[in-house]
Amino acid sequence: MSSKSSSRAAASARSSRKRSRDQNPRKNLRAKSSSPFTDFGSYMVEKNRKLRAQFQADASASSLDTNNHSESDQENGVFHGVSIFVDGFTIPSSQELRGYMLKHGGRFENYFSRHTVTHIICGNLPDSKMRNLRAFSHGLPVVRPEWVLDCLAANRLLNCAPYRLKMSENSTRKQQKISCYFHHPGTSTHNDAQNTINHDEKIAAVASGCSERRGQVSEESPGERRANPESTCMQDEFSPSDAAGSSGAPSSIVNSSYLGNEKFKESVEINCIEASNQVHSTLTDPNFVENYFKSSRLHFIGTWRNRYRKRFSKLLTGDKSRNEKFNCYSIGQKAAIIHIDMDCFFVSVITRNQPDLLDKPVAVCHSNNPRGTAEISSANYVARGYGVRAGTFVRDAKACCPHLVIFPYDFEAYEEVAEQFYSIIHKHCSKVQALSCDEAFLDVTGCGNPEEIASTIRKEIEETTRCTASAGIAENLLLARLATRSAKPNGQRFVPSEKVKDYLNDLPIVALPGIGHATYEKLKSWNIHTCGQMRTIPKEALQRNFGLKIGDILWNYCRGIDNRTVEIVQETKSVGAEVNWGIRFNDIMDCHHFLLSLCKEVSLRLRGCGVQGRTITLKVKKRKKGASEPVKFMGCGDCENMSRSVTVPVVTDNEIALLRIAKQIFASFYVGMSYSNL
DNA sequence: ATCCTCCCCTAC
DNA sequence: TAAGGTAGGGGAGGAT
Repeated sequence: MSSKSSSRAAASARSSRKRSRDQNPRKNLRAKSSSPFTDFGSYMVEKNRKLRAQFQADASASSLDTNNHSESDQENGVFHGVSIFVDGFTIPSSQELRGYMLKHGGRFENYFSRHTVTHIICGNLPDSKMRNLRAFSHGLPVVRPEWVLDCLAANRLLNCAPYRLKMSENSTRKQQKISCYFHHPGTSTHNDAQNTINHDEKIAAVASGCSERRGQVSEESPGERRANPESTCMQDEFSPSDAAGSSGAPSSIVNSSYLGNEKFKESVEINCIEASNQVHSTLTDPNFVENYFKSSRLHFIGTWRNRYRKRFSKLLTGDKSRNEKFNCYSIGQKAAIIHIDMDCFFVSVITRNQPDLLDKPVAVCHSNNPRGTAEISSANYVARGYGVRAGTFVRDAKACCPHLVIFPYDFEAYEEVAEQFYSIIHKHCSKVQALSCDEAFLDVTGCGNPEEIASTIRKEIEETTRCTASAGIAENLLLARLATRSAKPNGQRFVPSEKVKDYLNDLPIVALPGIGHATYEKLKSWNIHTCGQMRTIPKEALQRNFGLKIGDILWNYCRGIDNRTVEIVQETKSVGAEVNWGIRFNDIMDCHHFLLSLCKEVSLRLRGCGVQGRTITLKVKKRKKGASEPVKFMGCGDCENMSRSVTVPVVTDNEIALLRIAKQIFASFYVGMSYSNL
């Protein structure tokens, strides 16, 4: 591959243990009873705990090495009782703001939580981001970073009201802001080891520190004048040469400020042009992987099950016999299965307190830009009426529905509603299989009238969450799920056994679980569109074309036959982390930094699950020869996929071990970047 | 016959 | 601008 295409690789790493030498997949993931986690779900909690512990440790250390700051000073510091969350680019940087909180009794939160944060610090953001902020801030003050500086200058906590961000003020500064967010690889100024790795010794140094997962380190460079020149600032007292050694005393507050330095200003402008199309990629954000996962809806969906396991662990004891135990109702008794699914979950949760939006087209999306390639994640039924679907680019959605109302994600709210959803379900049924945050199978065989049970649960869900759910009731999982499909929105449907054939006859095959894009296209080429038509194909023909198992399943499904049972406990077999957006490499160091971030992530998740792996898989995407820049902003576009796994003799969850293997595999791909000097 | 590895496909 | 993840099932084909 050419060096250009090699600089545009997306990669993922997965540590998996699908099979072992003793042929028992279960033994491959060695459970560690001493693990501080019971499963992955605790990983975010643990991560936050560690970040706080790190912050405390830093705070203690700073009180020791600064003569005029004692521990009691911290308790009585200017920011005592203040807990900030920094959103976006700020001057001073979030790292510096963290330092001030550290020195002066405040707290710094790496992740937003309305329970712990008291002030959101926000330098300047476009209107769309401002709306996002408004939506998630829950009324907390969103203030300019100058407030922090001025409090320090005044040596007391000032009223933040004059510093609160207003929409109009923000708009006028938009141009300046966009052009000033930059990071140039290799121009890093802070001395975090992650960015100075150039030989193995340093990699090891990073590794040992990494188990303590340090907080977010902002490398944002200063690039704009302060919005409020009248505010109490000390700009003229400090020169950029102070930048190196911030000690937290007021005289070093703006240590990395460019203010009053013409030379620095010029260099900023040059870099701005260079980096203007690289914002939010691995090239601009040293904590890209970490930050990316915080915003990814697919990551939220993909990791939800682990959080559920943690939250409802008492009900999912891990006893493998539990599934069988619950499923042994009397022989010959027809099963009663309920499939319950929230209606357009992401939208419903966002609009649950806004009844005036019920008759308006609403969607959830990262961006509101009518020309953008952000993907609609969820659209309500009004919006669907206009042709807006999950996965539609926002520009296409706006084209077919110009008055579409778009809301940003609120993962915290989804978590909250999902918990209410499952609390209600578990109250009414002990045989529950969680499919996702908004969807579950219930086995209510012998528990009474299934339609009444479904109705009761749906009513309670709506009363509690102010979001509606639909339900399907049938004798097996397949038919229950199909019934829900026709019951939506906000309805329920029972499909009695004797009606199954009629019900399925005209049902499009795409509705069947297991028939995705590829299978559908193949069947379509045979002129098969409905389940009725598919019944005419002999089982052998299906098996010949789709494989023994899939062929068998398809043959059964189009007849309404499904032998699966409701499984309460589902075992973890592999753990991995992937990023396929925003990946841009200039050189092997960028690539190395990314691989390290991924290995750290995988290590953390393995530890979170209390498992270790022996087979490590690295997947790399390489831009196809001749492929142009992707249609999707920062997407990976048309890529060649490479995947290779290595099985080592001893199980591991160590990020350095993972990195060593990942590097080895990466080298074997010959993508045009060499690891030989690392 | 049974495994291992490298895929592809799918659901949410 | 924008956040295209996670995990399981299964098949082809080669190794043992």
